[in-house]
Amino acid sequence: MTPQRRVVAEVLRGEHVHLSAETIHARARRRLPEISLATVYNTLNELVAMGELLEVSPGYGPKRYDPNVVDHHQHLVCLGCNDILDVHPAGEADLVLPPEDRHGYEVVDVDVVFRGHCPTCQHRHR
Amino acid sequence: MTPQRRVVAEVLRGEHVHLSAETIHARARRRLPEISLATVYNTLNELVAMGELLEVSPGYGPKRYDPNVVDHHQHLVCLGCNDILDVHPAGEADLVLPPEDRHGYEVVDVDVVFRGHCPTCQHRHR
DNA sequence: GTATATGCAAAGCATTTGCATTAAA
DNA sequence: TTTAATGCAAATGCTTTGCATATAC
Repeated sequence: MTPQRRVVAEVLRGEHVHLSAETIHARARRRLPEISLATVYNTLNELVAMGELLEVSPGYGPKRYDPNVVDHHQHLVCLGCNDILDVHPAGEADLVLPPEDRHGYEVVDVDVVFRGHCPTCQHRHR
Repeated sequence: MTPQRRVVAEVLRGEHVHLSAETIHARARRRLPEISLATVYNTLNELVAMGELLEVSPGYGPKRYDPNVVDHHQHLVCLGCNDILDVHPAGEADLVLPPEDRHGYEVVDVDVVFRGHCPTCQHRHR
């Protein structure tokens, strides 16, 4: 456990948003100015490998990191600004791939991403 | 309409799989050896913009292109080899984000990705 | 004949890696 | 003291872009 890793963990813990590696680096620097981007990436990858952190790919642009590994949830992504929100809709139980659709795959997980326009980007669009 | 675009369209039409830009380029070359990768990318981007082609991000690695824009479907992605299959499970009707979960977003679409291990990668894993 | 697409090479962006230095245990 | 993490800079992989040439219409 090093100061760098502590700071990365703190940045993630403090924010209930989905930050990019760059943003995490920027915020970590506010507390520990000499922290490098490579260390941030290394730390994030370890956290992901340990199962302490989820990677979210918004479809475009850099990966985002989601500290909410506790409860299963889905994502709502803005097509304009790539903003990401967690949602916990009902109907999740239905999301099981029927055996006849599995093509021999051993299914491990389901990712559900709702795409749309956030209030800010709706205004910009008009 | 140029020979290059025709060839890209033919490669996509002939294959009911999800090819990467590199693979599309390789196959296009078999018919038109002088076609460049840049032209393939440009053509693919235009087809996506025209709504004739879907981009699929397998989570890791290069984007894949899905010529099946006709019927709404979901994807089954192998965590080992990134192979992608189309699936059409039931229960799709339930996949509407309830208004109270929309946070002001205007929801346009839902992406559902099942992740697992294909038969080949299951064997490799043991 | 004019506009547009092409090919090439270079640039771009996000991420990873090699390696010498530094700090943790 | 030994092992592992850091920072830097270079390398990587995928994709885009600038620009001169070639091609479609």
